[in-house]
Amino acid sequence: MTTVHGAAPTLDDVAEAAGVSRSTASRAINGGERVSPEAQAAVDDAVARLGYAPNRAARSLVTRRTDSIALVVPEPDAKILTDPFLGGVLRGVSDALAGTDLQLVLLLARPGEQPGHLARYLRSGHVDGAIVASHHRGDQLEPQLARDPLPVVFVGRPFEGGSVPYVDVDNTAGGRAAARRLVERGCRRLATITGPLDMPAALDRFAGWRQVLDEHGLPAEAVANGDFTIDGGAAAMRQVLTEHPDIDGVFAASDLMAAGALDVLREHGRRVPQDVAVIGFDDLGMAERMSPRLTTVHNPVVQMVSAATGTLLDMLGGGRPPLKPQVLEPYLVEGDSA
Amino acid sequence: MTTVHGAAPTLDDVAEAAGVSRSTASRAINGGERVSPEAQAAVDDAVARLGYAPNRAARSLVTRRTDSIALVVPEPDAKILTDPFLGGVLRGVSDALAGTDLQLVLLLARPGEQPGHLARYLRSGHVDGAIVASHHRGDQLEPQLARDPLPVVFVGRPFEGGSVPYVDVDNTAGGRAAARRLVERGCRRLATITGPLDMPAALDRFAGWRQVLDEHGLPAEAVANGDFTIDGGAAAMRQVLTEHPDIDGVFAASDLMAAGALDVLREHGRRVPQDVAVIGFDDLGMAERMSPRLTTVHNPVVQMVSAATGTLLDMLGGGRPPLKPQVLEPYLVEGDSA
DNA sequence: TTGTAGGCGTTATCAG
DNA sequence: CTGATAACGCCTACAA
Repeated sequence: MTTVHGAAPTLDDVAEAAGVSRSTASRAINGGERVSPEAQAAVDDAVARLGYAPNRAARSLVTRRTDSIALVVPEPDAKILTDPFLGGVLRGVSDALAGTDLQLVLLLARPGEQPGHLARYLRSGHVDGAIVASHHRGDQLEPQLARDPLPVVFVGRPFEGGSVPYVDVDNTAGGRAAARRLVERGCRRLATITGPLDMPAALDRFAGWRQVLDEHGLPAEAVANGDFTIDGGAAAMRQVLTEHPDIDGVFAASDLMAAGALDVLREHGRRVPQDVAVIGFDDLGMAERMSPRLTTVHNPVVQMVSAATGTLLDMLGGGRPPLKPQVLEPYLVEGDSA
Repeated sequence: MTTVHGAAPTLDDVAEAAGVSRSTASRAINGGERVSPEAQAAVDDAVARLGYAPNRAARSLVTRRTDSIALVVPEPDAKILTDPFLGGVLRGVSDALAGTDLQLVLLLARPGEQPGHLARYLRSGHVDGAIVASHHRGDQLEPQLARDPLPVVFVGRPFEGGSVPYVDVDNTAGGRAAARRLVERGCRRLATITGPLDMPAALDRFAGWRQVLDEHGLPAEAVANGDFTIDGGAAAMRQVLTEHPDIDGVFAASDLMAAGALDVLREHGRRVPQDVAVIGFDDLGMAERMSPRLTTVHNPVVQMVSAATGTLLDMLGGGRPPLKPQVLEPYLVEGDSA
């Protein structure tokens, strides 16, 4: 068997160059158990000389592992790409993957694609496991993934909430904290700008806000739906001002939406926080740069995603999925807006 | 051969279930050439019933294609993850990949990892091609990739500039446009905050700025190096103010750095644009949200990356790499800061 | 410690 | 149009 020049070197080439058999070469390359020092050295040398890299498809075919995991973002809208949330997610996965030699396959939902596409890919054996972030009701990912044994960890409580392991922040507590701060400040006519209501995080933040208002006997009617974007926040703020011109406190369920809200309040000549107090959610780097500096609820995204990835790695290593979800606590970050 | 319950269904299972041979099943699944309607229907049905998805490793082993491409970000620093630039890049790739069924493998450099890691992965046959963004001098990616025939397209002029196809924006022209605007405004004591000087984009923007100053016989000494981050921009601005307290115009080579510069100017009581005019670079969504609204140079990142991905797809389809780099034109975007 | 042999799931070739 | 059969490159008992 002669080495064809130009083609990628194969294990056979390495073995031949090192003067050993294929199996010895293979053992030497994978950890070097039961390999004599001479053989090891010869193989190492041949690998370096030839620039050999194992063919992952072939390896994967027999080991049934791919050494890569998927990060699934089932958000068809392109807006996710400029959301600091995604940055946090990437950061979290990247942190947790440091030290392993797992690779990251980024699975972004594409606008026009049929619903089962992502699930089918995940099942096709190209990844060993998956992290799912930014899950929506209706993306059908959950039932489809439950059907087969691919290890999956969700970031954020899944809708069906069956038995999928997940990591989340206590969004309800976050919503409560935001509302409480506004109440304690003396605000009595509170509004909220929610996130998309097909996402658990948005629902939970809203629920928390509402709880506190109910406790205090305050009306919880000034509600406008946003979509976690600046423009959506601005539109929602306009709607609130139209329907409830006298509000004195706003909880926006994301900092991006809070940014939009601040713009609109400024347009309308409302001073923040004197006329209207504003509080956001996320604290992913923008809050401290707004003017006034945004008071917000810290969402430990990086930590959440790292934890989720850690759990996934455990499962890949043979560990059982955790029985209980891991829930992190949000906390209030002081700013000048509330 | 009996189907083992729990294991992923294989082509054999499908064939058996459909009452045809493996070959026929395979053909039916891949486009259906030379397959009778009945056979096709039987196979389709079996696929659906069994929830069959082809094993990509096995397929890839024989076709020598993986149907996935890599997006390589050889930026070891975690700061890249929150840079809007990355959002633009993802958006560009994602746009260009819509309609294909290629998957995206995100290869982020990790802090501690040895230099050849990325190149080795790319050579291991797990992807059909790669887009390289945010290339640094010294990441050694270029020489390593030149050694083997993996189709690669760079976003941004590579350092060695050998024969790697790339797409870029004319950063020099952008630097010139920024400087010209400041000069035309009447500024005569100009400063610049550069990007990291191990990146071609930063060098080119700086070169353009300098050209215009030279043409006008203005001193080009107020230069501070930043790192494309807000904090880096702030630090650089402080340095400039210390060394050249009388400057009246600043070109920051990225909007993030411009944001930091604006903060520092405000701290120092300098009015923008009255006392000091400021102009940024990128226009990736932050400029319009700063106060004052930042005048900046538009960097068509999404378009660049889409073009690069398109070129890569051509190459994967058998096309020759383009002889000349594609260079897009930047343009000035009006704001209130210059 | 080493090598031989078999098979992972798929596609491609080539007779029927 | 169909179905044996031979790779693809690698890992891993098992036997030496």
